[in-house]
Amino acid sequence: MNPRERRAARHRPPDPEGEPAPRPRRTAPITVDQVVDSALGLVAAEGYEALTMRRLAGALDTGPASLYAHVVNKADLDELLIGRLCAELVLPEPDPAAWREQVRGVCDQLRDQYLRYPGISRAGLAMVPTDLEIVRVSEGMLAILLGGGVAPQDAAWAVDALLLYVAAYCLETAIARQRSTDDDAAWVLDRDELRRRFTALPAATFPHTTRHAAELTAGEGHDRFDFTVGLMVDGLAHG
Amino acid sequence: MNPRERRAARHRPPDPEGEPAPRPRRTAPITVDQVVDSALGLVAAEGYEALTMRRLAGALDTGPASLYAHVVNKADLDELLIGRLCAELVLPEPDPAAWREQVRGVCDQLRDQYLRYPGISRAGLAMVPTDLEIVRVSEGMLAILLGGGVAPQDAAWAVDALLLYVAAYCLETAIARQRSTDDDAAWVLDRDELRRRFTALPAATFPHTTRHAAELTAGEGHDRFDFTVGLMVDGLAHG
DNA sequence: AGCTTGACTCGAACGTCGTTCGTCTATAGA
DNA sequence: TCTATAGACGAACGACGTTCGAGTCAAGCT
Repeated sequence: MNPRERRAARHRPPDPEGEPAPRPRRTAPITVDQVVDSALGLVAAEGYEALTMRRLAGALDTGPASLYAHVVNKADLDELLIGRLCAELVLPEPDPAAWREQVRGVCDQLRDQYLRYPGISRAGLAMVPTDLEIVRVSEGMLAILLGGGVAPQDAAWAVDALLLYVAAYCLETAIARQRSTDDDAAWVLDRDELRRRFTALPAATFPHTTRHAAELTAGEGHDRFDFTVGLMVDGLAHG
Repeated sequence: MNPRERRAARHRPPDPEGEPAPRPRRTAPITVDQVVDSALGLVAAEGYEALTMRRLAGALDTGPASLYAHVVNKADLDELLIGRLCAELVLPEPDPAAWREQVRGVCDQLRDQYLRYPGISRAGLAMVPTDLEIVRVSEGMLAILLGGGVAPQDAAWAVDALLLYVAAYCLETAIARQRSTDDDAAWVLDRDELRRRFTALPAATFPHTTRHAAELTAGEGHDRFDFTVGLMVDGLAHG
C-alpha cells in the first residue's frame, strides 16, 4: 500500500471489520508500530535531534529508503509520535467540583510525557490543532472546563493556550538540559551560575534583575510550570 | 580577530573609547552588522527556514566559509538576530497606574517583532534567559510588574512565562502561515476548513468539540493572543 | 499449476545542509 | 621595506531528507 494512502487510512474512522491478520512474510516485515516504537526509543535515549531517518533505519537494521514504505515524511513520522504520545494520556471524567485540579492533572501528564522524550515537543508545537489524538486531549480538557462552568469561548481558547504553553515549556527545558550535557561544561547554566551572572550585571542599567536575581532563578522542579498553569486556571475561575 | 573572541567581546561591557573607525579595505570588508542585516532581510522575505549559511553568504556575494570569520556558529548568528530584534523594543517608564496595559504593550511589541521575521521565534525559544538584550527586555517587564505591586516572586516567574508564551504563539502562527503558502492548497487549514473538520468529527466521541467548533476556531487577528496574555496579567492582579 | 499483481525491501544516488581546512591577499605596524 | 596577521574564499567532509529503480516475495486469479 502506498504510504500516502496509509496516512489517509490512519485518519479515517477505524474499519469496523477487524484487520485481516498481519500478513506473514518470510523475513518479518516492518510495521508502522515497530517504526514508531524504535523512534520513540531513540528519542527517549538520545533526544529528538538524534531522530534521523538514517539512524532510525539503522535501529531497524535496514536502509533509510525502507522507511518510506511506511511513512510519508519525517513530518508524518512526527505526527505518529505525537499521536502515540497523546494516546497514552488518561482523561478523567469531568468533575465540576474539582475541575481545576483535573485540568492541572492533564497538563502535568502531558508535560511528563513530553519530557520523557526530550525535544519531541518541538513536533507537538507544529500541530496543535491538527492531529486526531491531540483533538482527543483537547476534547477532554474542554469537557473538564465546560463542566467547571467556564464560558465556552474562554474554555476553547484556554485549551489552546494551555497546550501551547506546555509544549513550549517542555521544549525549553529540553534545550536547557541538552546544553548542560553535550557542551563541554562551558554552558553550565545551572541555577547558581545563572544567578551569579544576574548579580554580576551592572546594577545601574539592570537594577531589578540584580536585586531579584534570587527570585528570577528560583524554582525547584516544576514550580515555574505549576505557577504559570495556576495563573491561567485561576484567571479562568475569576473571569 | 578570532570569531570566538569577537563573540566574547560582544558580551563584554562596551569599550568606553569609541571604535577606531571601521578599517577600510580595498574590497569593502564584511561586517557583523552587514551579516545581521542580510540575515534579517532574508528571514523577513522568505522565513527563518530559508536562513541558510549558504544563502546568506550568497546574499553577501561570497561563499559560506567567509561568514565564519564573523560568526562562530549558526546558533551564534541566531543569538545576534534575537539581540538585534530585542534591541528595537521600546520599554516604557513604569507607571503603577497602568502596569497592565504596559505589560501587554511590551508583549504586543515583541509579538509584532517576532512575526515580522516569521519563524525566528524558534531561535528566541532556545535562549530565553541567555542573551543580554533579552535580559534588557526582561528587566523592563520586571520593572513594570514590580511597579504595579506584583510580588517579586510572581513577577519574576510571570516575566518568564510571558516571554515563553509570546515566542510559542509566534512560532505556531508562523508555521501555520507557512503551511498555507508552500503546500499546494492541500493544507488549506483556514478557519472555515478547520471548523468544518471539527463538526465532521463523530459527535459520540467528541461531543464538546463538535458542539463548540465555532468557539474553538473563533478569533480574528490576535484575539487568542490577547486572551491568553490577559489571563496571565489578570491572574497576577488577583493574586 | 502457472501467471499476474502489487506490497515491500533496499543499494545507490541527488541535492542541501553546517562546518573546517589550507591557501591566498592585502593591510597595519615595525 | 619587510613581516605578521586578519580576513576572504575554493574545496572538501560528513550527515541530512528524499527519490529512483531494480529486485523479492506472498496473495489472488484463471
